[in-house]
Amino acid sequence: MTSIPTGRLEDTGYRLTAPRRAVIDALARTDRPFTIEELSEQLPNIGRATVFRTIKLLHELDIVCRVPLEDGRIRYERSHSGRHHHHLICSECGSVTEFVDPALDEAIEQNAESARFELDSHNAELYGRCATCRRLP
Amino acid sequence: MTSIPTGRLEDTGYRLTAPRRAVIDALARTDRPFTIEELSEQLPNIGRATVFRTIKLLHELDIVCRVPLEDGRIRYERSHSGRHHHHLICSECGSVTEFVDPALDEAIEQNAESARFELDSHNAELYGRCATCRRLP
DNA sequence: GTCGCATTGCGACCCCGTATCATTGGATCA
DNA sequence: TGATCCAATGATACGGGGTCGCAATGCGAC
Repeated sequence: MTSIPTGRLEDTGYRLTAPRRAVIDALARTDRPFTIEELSEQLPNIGRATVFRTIKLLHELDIVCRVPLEDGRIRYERSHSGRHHHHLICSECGSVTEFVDPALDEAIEQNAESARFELDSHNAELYGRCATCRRLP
Repeated sequence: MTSIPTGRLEDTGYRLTAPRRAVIDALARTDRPFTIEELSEQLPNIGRATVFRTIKLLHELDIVCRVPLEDGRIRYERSHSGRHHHHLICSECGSVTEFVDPALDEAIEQNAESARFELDSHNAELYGRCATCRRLP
């Protein structure tokens, strides 16, 4: 349970209302990827649309990130680094690990450049089995 | 209009039926990313579910690939290389360009290895503006 | 031919997310 | 303290995209 940088909300002109606070608190209590439905179930007093809206907001502020699974489904997770990163997604236990790799980003930028492509953003996801599920010491 | 490797269907034990043939022909006629709805409209005599099923099949055989857009929507495209590749996706004209980069794949494998992660697959998408939309000579 | 299974088409259904819109809440300022 | 006004909320309907179930059809093998 890590603290969430709520200040970022107010700094950008959004109100830190009770429903938003409730969503953020629920978020702070989970350390695994979640769907909006799951989050919404934990917040029976908060409207479903509000949960969607709040997560969308937190996504824009890089407080949560969107984790696309191999089959196209989407989960969300608290962004730990709060900055650009990529994901290692375990297909066995569903865990998601963030990693940052300037060399990877560099390779991506190289490709954009040689295609004379103006890069706005990119993403990269790695799917497989994590060390724990592989029973590695 | 490039030919589609229909042999791959039969080689893997699937039947090359008339509806599947129709989907494949429609596919060969388009050179841009499409949604299933768009494809389905071109094939009024083919059931919507069959179009979905056929595309899913062709996706498994690496004949079409799934192109996730920045906002989470999905399009499909004929896979030109027929092998593992990444995408440059233009947010202005919607064009999708494939590229293959062993150095990028290498960087990805490095990350998996140092996390002691057993890599099954990965994907990488680059979003931005293509050379044509940038009016580059 | 006919047997059997893969495939099809139809429609209902499901999941995820958004639009609409009337209502509420809270910051601001007199 | 109260009036004002806009952001935010909640309920609900809606939409896109995809799957399910099931009866009917059509290959392919024997």
